[in-house]
Amino acid sequence: MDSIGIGTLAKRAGVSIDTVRYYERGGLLAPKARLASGYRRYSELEVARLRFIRRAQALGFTLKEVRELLALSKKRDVARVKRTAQEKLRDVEERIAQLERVRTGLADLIAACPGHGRAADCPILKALGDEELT
Amino acid sequence: MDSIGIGTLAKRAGVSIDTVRYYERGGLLAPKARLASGYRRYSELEVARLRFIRRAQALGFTLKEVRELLALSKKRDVARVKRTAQEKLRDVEERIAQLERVRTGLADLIAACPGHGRAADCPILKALGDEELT
DNA sequence: CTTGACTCTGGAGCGTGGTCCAGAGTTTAG
DNA sequence: CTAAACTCTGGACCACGCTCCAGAGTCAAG
Repeated sequence: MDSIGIGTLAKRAGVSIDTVRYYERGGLLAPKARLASGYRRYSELEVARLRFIRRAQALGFTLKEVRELLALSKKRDVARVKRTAQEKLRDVEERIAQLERVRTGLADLIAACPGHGRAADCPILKALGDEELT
Repeated sequence: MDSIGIGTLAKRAGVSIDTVRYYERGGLLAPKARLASGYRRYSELEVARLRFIRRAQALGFTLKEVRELLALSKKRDVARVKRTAQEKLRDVEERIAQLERVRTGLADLIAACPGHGRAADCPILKALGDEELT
């Protein structure tokens, strides 16, 4: 048989068995078949699918979005897959821009702080106590 | 009286009353005083503090991190404040770097996707399904 | 056949960041 | 004074993405 059990699947995709079952409950990944005993059996296809899920997650997609992505890929709707990826890219870019504003704010405060002396002279404390650490 | 109730505070900071109490449970924001009835009273200082919490959150800080930032301002230890701010800066820079890797991965995939045709031709699905690019 | 590894189900628990509710008491405007 | 609006506490509940557990059954090697 070219089918594998849940433990092997999990190991090959680098996730836990519990995670595989969790994904199944969420409609993300169904076993190819079940033995009479109820044991799940998977093929290479499911290994690839599970890795897909993990990679998509690493790119910032939520499981809900991954579910949508998988549905789209079943329909072979390439245009919508691309659009979804573009939306995700915009999300990521926005998060980067926000974080860069934080970085600038923090760096400015650090540069202006003597690191000693009275608290009143510390621009970091001033920014926290007053308003505008953005 | 120059003090305000929880409802006014919440409204002025754009959060719900429940959120204010939630922050209080988490040690982020205590009322200036309580009436004999137990009603919380706040001053302008708390309004500013609550707004600070929201801004920091909007910029990607968790409540735990916000709590640390606020604790810093109480300590009035300028050297320590500066050092912690520097650590925070490194955190932020690390997060930016991670997100930039995600952005590059997504952008490359989108650029390579024709946006039409068969699913087999879509590099987004292919790259996620196969291996590499994370 | 025995033993140890594996798998099953259902449900609880975790951390984050809240939201919502009941039932009671308080404050305030008319 | 009355009624509306406000606030109190404590605890339940939500979504997310897992993780862990018990207790029972199954599989594969020797």
